Amino acid sequence: MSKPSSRNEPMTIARLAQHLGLAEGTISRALNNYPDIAEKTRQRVQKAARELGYRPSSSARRLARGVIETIGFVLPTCRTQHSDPFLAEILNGLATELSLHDWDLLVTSVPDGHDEVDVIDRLVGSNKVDGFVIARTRREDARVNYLRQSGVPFVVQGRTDHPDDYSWLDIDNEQAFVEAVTYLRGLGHVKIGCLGGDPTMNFAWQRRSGYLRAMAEQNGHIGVGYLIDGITDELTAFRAAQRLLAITENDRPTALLCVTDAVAIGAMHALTRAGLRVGEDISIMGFDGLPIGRAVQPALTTLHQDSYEIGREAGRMVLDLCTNPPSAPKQTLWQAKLTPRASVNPPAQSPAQQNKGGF
Amino acid sequence: MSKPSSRNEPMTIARLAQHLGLAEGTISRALNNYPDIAEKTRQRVQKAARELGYRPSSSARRLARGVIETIGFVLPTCRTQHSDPFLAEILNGLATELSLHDWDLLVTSVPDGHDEVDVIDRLVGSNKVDGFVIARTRREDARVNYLRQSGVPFVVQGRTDHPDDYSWLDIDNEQAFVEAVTYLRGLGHVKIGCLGGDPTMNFAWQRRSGYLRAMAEQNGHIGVGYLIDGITDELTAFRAAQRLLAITENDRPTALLCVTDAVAIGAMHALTRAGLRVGEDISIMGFDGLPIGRAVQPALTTLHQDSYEIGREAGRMVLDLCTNPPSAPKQTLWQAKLTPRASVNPPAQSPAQQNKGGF
DNA sequence: TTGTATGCGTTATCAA
DNA sequence: TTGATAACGCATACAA
Repeated sequence: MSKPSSRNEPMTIARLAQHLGLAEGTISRALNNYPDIAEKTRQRVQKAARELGYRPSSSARRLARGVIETIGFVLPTCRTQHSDPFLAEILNGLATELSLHDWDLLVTSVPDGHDEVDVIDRLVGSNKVDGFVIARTRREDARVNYLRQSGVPFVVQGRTDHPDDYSWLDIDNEQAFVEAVTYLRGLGHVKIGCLGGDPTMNFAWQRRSGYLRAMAEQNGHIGVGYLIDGITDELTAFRAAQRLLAITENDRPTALLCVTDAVAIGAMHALTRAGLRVGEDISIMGFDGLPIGRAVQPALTTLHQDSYEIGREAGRMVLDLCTNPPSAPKQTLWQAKLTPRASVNPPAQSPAQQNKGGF
Repeated sequence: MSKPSSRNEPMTIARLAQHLGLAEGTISRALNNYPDIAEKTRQRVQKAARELGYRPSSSARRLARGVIETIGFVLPTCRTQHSDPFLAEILNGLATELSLHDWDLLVTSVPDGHDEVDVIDRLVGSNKVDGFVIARTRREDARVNYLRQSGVPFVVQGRTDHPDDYSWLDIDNEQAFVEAVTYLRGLGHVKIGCLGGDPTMNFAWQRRSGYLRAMAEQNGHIGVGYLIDGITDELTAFRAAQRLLAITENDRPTALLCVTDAVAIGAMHALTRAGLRVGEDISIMGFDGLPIGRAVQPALTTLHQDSYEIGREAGRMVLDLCTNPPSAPKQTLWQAKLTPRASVNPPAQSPAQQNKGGF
């Protein structure tokens, strides 16, 4: 297909030079569009290169120029919970952005028993990458700490608890949950529960903070057992929701804020099983905007984030860091988009529905 | 952290040689455990290398040895449908296996408007990878066709319609759906429907074939509208299932085989919405073994596959191909594991339950 | 405008 | 057992 890059005798600059009767240096400069090459020669060289299927050896080029044009990405090490629905999207966006600039993406995992930081350190030390992208950030994150003192350009998707002196981009998780509470309060909900995620994960902690802050500011009621942490998937969500439903009907939340869509769906099933109607007896709200949210019954109100675009922006940022090293840390906060659907409605017999005018 | 790999003055073999008063070649051979180095020298060199934080430059090593020790992986180009739940798992397994052998994984996407084959061709041509892994195979797959004639070692996760002369590993999709039908027939179901996937995708086509073959062999009944193709996610599944439910109750399937768990869950919601009970009025069966299948209500009967292990095996295979190039194509077929749960039961008022003895 | 020479950091081939 | 020396393929400073 395409060019005759015959694998037995790979075309090199030396061969091209010989073929054209020019010096190797000339070929190299012609191909790289140096200004000191005659237009006619450039044409001739580039034409020959094309026809003979010349492809520069990236190893040689990297060695000569000292730039790898490769970004490293460490797969989040979470074999316990199943696949992160974002990972593929982020990876796709990141790879796309890099590929548009002819950079590569080197993906590694952390085998059981190996240390995350060592994996990064090896990649950096053996000159395999120029920069790094980190995802699924924890509040206290060894990877970030290592990279911070290593001098390697890197971008973090998410933030740690001390996010001042490095580049990151993140969804404004706290603000998103503030908006969620505001929305629910506006509909008349007072008793609002929350299924929070792993509190060592930054995104989960921030959503939880947003919930607590907004509930305090807006006089929501957080009863005993309303906030359950450590919910990471459908199954734990299912069980946690069952615990919530064990609260007597009068004291039970009328709305439930869930740290992710997956958690929301697990909760929905718990309600269904208990004979309750989602969106009528109890409203449920998720976070992510997964497509499944539109197929469940009722459709899931959620806070939508575009992880493909997040991946692309991470790519842009890390490329910028690698090509203009002395730039100041760039920090970008994106807003999640509240997407109302049928799983959230005003509370069943809420007095707030009737006389809500007087605050 | 770890070694003092000071980024300003990277440690090289030349520096080590100078430091130890040895020749560069000696250092190199000592570090690579050549047999012609005195044990004492080897120790001394390796100790110094460790202490001074020496890391071989992979670019230089690759250039000198002509081996890249890197495998390429092209992300499936499907921005329309959301993330493949397997991708992250497969990637994880693949990266893990490679990393255990000190190989790297280069991941690229196919930006909009670019050609999939070109992307692969560039990676191969510019010497960035030694081999390739392909996933989400189509029945007629340009990537496979290209790689087949390129001479580059590659492994396909899945198969094309003509899978004879290359290495692949795959779930036995056809057999899995034969087992599914057998299981349903054994419970007494006769009218069995099927929500099939994209028929240009190999896995979907083979599952569909298994369904058709088993239904024919086991005297199942495929009524008009029982088989719906092109169902790829929860939302299309939801709508397709609604079409199925439009069939009059007597002619309607009593069981529904779904090409994936996601599709099954979409179908479940359609039933719920229509006021039908999953597993009682209509049984539903999926394929994948996603964790959500245990959290939905009722829990989803499914055919389970372990995509992490699939990724690891793909890694083993491609490493084998790259290091022992003249080996014959290796082809591995794995069986999916039928996992009975509550979403499948004998049909409601099936006469087959009573007198099933006579075939 | 082009040619020459040198370097990038390793590995590999010879001598010694 | 070790030390020179030459690749590997490309980029670049300098000379012509």
